[in-house]
Amino acid sequence: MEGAAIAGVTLNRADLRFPFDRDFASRLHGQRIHRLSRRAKYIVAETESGLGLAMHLGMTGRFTILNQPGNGAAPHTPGEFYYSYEADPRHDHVVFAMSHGGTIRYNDVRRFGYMTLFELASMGKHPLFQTLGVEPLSEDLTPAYIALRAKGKTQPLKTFLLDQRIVAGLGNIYVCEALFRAGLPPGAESGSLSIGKKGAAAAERLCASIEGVLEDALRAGGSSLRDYRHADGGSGSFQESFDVYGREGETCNRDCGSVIERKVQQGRSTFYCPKCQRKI
DNA sequence: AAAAGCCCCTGGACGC
DNA sequence: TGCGTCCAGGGGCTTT
Repeated sequence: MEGAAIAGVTLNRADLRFPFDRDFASRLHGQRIHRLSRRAKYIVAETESGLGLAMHLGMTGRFTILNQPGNGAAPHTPGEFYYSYEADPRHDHVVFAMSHGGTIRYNDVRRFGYMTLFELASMGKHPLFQTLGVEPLSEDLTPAYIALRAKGKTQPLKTFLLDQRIVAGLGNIYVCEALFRAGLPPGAESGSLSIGKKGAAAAERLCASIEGVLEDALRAGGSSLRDYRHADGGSGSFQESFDVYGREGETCNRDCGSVIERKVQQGRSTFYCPKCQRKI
C-alpha cells in the first residue's frame, strides 16, 4: 500500500474502542501513503503531508487487502494463494478504497482495536507513544536496560514484561514463551533481575529469550489462533511451536517429567512449567 | 506505588 | 435446541 493514495474511507460505525476522530475520513481522503511502519503494537501509516494514522488491532482486529473491488483478491503473482474474502457486514467496520482500485478492510469482532490520526512531527510527544518502552528487537533491549527498569520492583515478572512502558509490543503469548525459554518463574519479583550474579544471568537469558521467541515467531509468520489471519488471508504457524501457551495439562517439552500449568495473573492466563521455571 | 478486579465486546466451546 | 459458564492475541479505569 505504500505509494497508493486513499481514495475514500467508509466508516460503518461511529466507534471502535473509542469514537473515531472528528473528520477522520475526510482528513484521510486523497492522502498518499508514504510509508507503513510500526511502533509497539501500533501500525502507522505515514502520509506525504505529515499526517500519521495509528492503528491498533486489539484482540480481534484484522486487516484484509483485496486487490480488486468486490469479494476476491487476485493473486499478487502467479501461483500465489488466492484468498476469497467473504464480506462481514457485522464486523467490517472500516473500508479504505485505494487509488489503484483495491480495498483494505478492517474487521474487528470485539472492537478492542482503534485508529487515530496524529501529526508525525510530534509523534514522540503524543500520549500513545510518549511512554512506550524499548522495541524488543532493537539494540535498546539489553540486560542492563532490563535490570535498570526492574530495579526495586516487586511486581511479578509476567506483569513487568506485559507493561508496554518497559518493553513495547510484547503480548501474553510471547511473554509466556519468553519466560519459559529463560527458565524464569512468571511470579518471581522483577526486582530480582537487578540483584547479584543470578539476577544478571537471568536478565541476560530473558533478553535473549525475548529476541529468540520474536524472531522465531516472525519467521513462522506469527501465531494463528482461532481466525487470526494475515492481510492476504494467509496464516502463521508459530502456534505449532508453543512450549507453554495453551498447553495446560500437557507434558513439558523439556522432558522434565512435569506438566504445563496455568494460573491467572492480572486477569490473564499465564502458562508455565513449574519445574523448568522454578526460580531466578 | 502496586496489585487486584472489573470493564469494554462478541462469539466459540463445553456442560447440563 | 437452549441456556449458562468460561475463555480469548489488549489494555484502561477504579478500588483496595
